[in-house]
Amino acid sequence: MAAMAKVILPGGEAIEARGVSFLELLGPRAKEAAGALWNGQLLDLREPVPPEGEVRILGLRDPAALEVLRHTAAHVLAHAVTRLFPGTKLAIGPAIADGFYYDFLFPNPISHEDLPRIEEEMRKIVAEDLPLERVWLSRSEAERLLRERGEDYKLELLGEIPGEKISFYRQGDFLDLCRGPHLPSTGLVKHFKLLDLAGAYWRGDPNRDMLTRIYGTAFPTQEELERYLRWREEARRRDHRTLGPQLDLFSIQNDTIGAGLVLWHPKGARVRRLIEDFWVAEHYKAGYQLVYTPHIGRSRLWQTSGHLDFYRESMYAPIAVEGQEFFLKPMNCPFHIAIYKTKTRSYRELPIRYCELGTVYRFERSGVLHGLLRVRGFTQDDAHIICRPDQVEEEIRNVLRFALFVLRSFGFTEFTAYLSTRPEKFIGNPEDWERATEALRKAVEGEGLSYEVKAGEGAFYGPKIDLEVQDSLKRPWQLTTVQFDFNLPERFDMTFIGPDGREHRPYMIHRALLGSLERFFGILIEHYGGAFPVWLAPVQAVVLPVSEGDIPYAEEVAAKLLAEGIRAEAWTREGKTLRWLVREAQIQKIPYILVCGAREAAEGKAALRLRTGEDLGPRPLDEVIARIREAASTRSSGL
RNA sequence: GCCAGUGUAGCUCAAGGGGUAGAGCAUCCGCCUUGUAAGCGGAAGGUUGCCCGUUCGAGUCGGGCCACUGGCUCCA
Repeated sequence: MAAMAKVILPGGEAIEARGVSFLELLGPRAKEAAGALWNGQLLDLREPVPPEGEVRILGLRDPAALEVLRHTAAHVLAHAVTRLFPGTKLAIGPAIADGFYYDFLFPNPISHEDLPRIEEEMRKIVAEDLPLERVWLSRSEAERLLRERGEDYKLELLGEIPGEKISFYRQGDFLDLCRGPHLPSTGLVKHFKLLDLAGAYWRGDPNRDMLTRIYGTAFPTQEELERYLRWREEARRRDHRTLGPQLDLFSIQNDTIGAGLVLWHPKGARVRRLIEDFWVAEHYKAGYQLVYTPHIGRSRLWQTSGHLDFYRESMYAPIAVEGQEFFLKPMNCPFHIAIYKTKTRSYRELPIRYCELGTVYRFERSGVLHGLLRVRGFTQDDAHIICRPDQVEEEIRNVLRFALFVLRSFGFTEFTAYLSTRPEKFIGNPEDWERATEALRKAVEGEGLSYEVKAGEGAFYGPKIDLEVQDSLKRPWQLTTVQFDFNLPERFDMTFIGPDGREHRPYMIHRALLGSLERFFGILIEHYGGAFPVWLAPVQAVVLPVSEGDIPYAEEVAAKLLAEGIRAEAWTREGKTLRWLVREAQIQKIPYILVCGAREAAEGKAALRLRTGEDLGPRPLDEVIARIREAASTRSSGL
């Protein structure tokens, strides 16, 4: 009895099959199917059912089918483009996390205004419900075909495909070199949208052609597509570059100050100060010592550190003074090392943990600057831990725990860790790498974090752990980095005297928890949508008089709150109605609005309205004060 | 740095295919005395990102810079 494969349909029904293709097996049910999963491999439905084993048919709504759907959507896009813009050369068109894209070389530039036309043409192709056929060509046929059509990029790809039988997919008059899999027909790509247009280098290489990339997304249902578009809209609404000026937090003035240089306005500075105070207090508690170091240093320092050899293109030009050259610091490490080296260190002193909110300057190409998230001058929440080899494991564990505590305090609850291991080119000895990598791995596992190993992705000077958080919109941000350095201790000849009376080389660990204050602030603004939790809100409470006669009482209430350590303001501007003031306070996302009129004044109360819009009515002042202090001291996200 | 797009008042945006810039909000001045998301009227505010050029005439057309947006590349 020959072996049979067990084919499980989306509904759970199982069929034994042998010697047929999936399409034949499924018949009309193929209209609801996107592909087949066999031993973790995605199979095309046109292929024969494998001889044995278990195969799961993916329904259109199956998350694993999304990739197939989007890949087919990319083909529909390419098809539409070839119809509308003859002479366009095709490059590649894969599915990506949020959708798909296709790279083209257009004979003439196109712009955003062309997207609706292309989308319209795509809808026609979907309405035509063209079946996608898989076509196998011999290598020479494939080459001739692509050459005839002038598909230079595809020819290059062909050269890298092994084997003699080359897979193409055909839908109507459109034929594309492609490994698949694809949906059975274009009619199944119903819910899609083109989103963006951007330049992209062929094969990501800046020395090669600049292609035009069209981004789009596709979903199995209209609801999911709409949900995704709403999510994009929400992200746009929370953009820190919009909220920053609107809430008067910061500005970046390229024509007066310079690109990538941030001005922290009073309210933004207030938030930053709160972050810094928390950060410093917790670092002292955790056994760190705060240091301050200058913004510039002599060129010999950067010579020793190796920055002038390896990092110079990211550094600002030298400043010449009295025949010496100084450089703006791109990193704090050399200064911390210099503090370490001011005396002979004993093994008994270690670990030494220097921390600093150190402002550094890096020359970033203008094209990569982005609001607060990518700037040229920024303050790292930096620390360097110098320890003995036998202390490495505990130090790493403590750093990781500390990082998680700090990030959780800012309302982040989802974390992913990335462990980057030794690359091909590295310095130091493999035993040290091994020990360091294992310490990192144990620490992550000990904290129960899910992690991914990025083999060979470590810097040449040491392995590292990065922590990624997810914000309230489920977007990932890499914040914490914990990085071993086997390079700088050598270069600076850092030593400590061991119990044996001899010099030993310490381990050094770089570490930043928030990354930079500028970037972190930008992320926080988006995470909270500008509505900071009470402990971080620049203004925690605003007191609004009902009419001019209530101003004295409003000022008295605000003064009382201030005396209780609450960041409060009385808005007593003439000529503004209560309605106007309430609206303004809501827009400013101030957590507590205290309305004070004659009724409240008579009873020593304030009418409490929350940022959420909830009106709690008149409350005794003491109750309001207790409530605000409680929310602030617990760093709660609630009001 | 590269591709595409954008740059008009403090902010958000208008000005058919070239004919000496307009609105709302904010600001200032009045009036209104206000009870939970914009009360009314008036005034002031611009070398249209910068520099060249075409033209009798440029916000508008051409070139070059600068900056921003979306990406790509980069981020030891």
